[in-house]
Amino acid sequence: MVSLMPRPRGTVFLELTPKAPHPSKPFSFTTTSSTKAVTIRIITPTRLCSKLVLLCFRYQREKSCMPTLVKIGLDSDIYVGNALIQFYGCLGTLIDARVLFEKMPHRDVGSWNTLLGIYNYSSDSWEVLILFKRLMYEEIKADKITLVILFSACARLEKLHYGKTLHCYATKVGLECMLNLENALLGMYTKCKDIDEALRLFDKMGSRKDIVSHNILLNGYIEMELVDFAREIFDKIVEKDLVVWSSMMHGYVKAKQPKKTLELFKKMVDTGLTPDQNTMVSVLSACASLSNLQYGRLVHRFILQNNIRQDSFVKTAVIDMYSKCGSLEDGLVTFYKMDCKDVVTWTTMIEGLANYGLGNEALCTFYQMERQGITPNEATFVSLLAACSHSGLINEGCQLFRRMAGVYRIQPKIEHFGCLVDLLSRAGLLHQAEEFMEMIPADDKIIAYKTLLSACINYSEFDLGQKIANNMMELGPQSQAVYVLLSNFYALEGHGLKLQKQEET
DNA sequence: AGACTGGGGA
Repeated sequence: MVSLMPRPRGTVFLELTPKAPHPSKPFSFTTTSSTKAVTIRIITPTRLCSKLVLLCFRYQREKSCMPTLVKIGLDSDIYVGNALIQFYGCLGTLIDARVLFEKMPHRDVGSWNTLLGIYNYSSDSWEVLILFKRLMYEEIKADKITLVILFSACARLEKLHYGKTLHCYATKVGLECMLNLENALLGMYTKCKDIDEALRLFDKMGSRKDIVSHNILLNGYIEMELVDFAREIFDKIVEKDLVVWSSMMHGYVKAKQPKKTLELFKKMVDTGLTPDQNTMVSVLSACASLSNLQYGRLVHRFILQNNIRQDSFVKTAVIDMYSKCGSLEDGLVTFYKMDCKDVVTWTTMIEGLANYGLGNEALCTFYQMERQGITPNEATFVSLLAACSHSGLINEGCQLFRRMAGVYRIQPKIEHFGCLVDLLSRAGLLHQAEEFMEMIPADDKIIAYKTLLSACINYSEFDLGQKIANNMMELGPQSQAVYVLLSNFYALEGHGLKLQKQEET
C-alpha cells in the first residue's frame, strides 16, 4: 500500500496506491531519517494521506532530507487538499498549490489560511493581501490565524496604514486579546518602525506578554540602531532562550560591536545553553569583523565539535569569516565542499576573491555561478565591480555594468556607480569617469565626486579637479571629510600651478 | 487535522 523508499542523499520517496487500507483497520508505519525516528498511527485513508504529506513537510523543514511525493491516488477531500497545499508550498511549487486550491470543491477557512500562509512564507506578501480581498468578497469569516498571517504580510510590506485598519477589525470582532495575535501585531508595528504604537501595545498587553513579545521589541530596537535600549530589554528577560541570546548577539554585530557579541557568546555557553546555527552565524560574523583568525578557527571547531548543523547560512558565514580573517584557502575549501550554494554564498566567495586582488578568479566564479542557473543580485554586482576595480579589469567592469542593467534588470545604485568611477579613476580614465557622473542621481553624486577628486589629486589633473571641486561646492554644505579633501586638492593645485609657472619661466 | 507570532549569511 505504502512504500517508503529511502534513497541516497536523504531523499524519501512516498508512493500511495489507489487501494488504501480498510478504514476500520488501523495502519501504522515507522520511518527513520538521519536525525529522528517518527512513528505515526493512521486510522483512515484520508488521515493516512494527510499525515504522510505532513511528514514530508516536516522533513523538508528540518532539511534532513528532500521529500518527493510520487503519486497520490486517494480521493482527495478537504483535509488532504489542505495538507497538499501546504506541501506544495513548502516545496516552493506555489503554482501547484494554487491550482489545487482553485480546484477544491469545498474550501474552509483553513484552506484559505494554508494558502495565505504559503504565500507569506514565500515572501509574496502582495498576493496575501490580494487573496484576503477575495476572501472577504466570498464572505469567508477570517479567524485569528488569518489575521496573524495578514499582520505578518503587512509587516513585511511595511503597510502600516493597512495594518492599523486590520487592527481595528480585530478589535471589532473581539480577537485582539489573543497572545500570538498581539505578538504578530507588535511585530507589524516594530517592522513598520512605529515604535510609539508598539510600546503602547506592549504596555497594554500587561502580564500577557511572553518572551516572544519581549524579543520582538528587542529586535525593533536593534533595527532602529538603538542597541542600548535592546540591551535593557535583554537584561530584563529572566529566562532567556536561544532566540533572545541570538537576537542580542546579532544586535551587537549590527551595531559594529563584535567584541560584545563574543562576550555574550561566552556568557550564553556558561549558562549551559547549546547554541544553534542561528547563534553561530552571528558569532562567525563577529569574528569576521574583528579579523581574528585564531578566534574564528576556534569557533569553527566549536561548530564541528558540538555537531551544530551547518546549513548554507553557517557555511556562508564560515567562508566570509575565513576570507576576512586572511585565510582565503580555508574559505575556498569550505566553498568547494558545499553542494547547495545560493546567491549569497557565491557573492561572499566573489567578494573574498576580489579582496585578495584575484579579479580574474572572481569573474570565473561568477561565470560558474551563472552556468549553475543562480541569478545574481545587486550585492553580487557590487563584489564583481569591486573585483574589476581592484584588479584593473576595465573592459570587464564596464561590460558587467551594462549586463547588470541590460540582462538582469538591476537598477544601478550608488555602490555600483562608485565602483565604476573608482575603476575608471584608478585607471587614469578621469574624463571617462567624469562623463559617467551624469548617470548618477544627484543625491548620490557627492560620494562619486570624492572618488574622482582623489583620483585627480593622484594623477595631478588640476583642470578636471577644479571643475569637480566647483561641482561639489554647488551641491551645498558637506561633511568635514569633503572639505578636507577639497583643501587637499587646492593645496596641491596651488603647488601644481607654481610648478607649472616655474617650468614656463 | 491543518493553517499562525520572536533570532541568522554577502
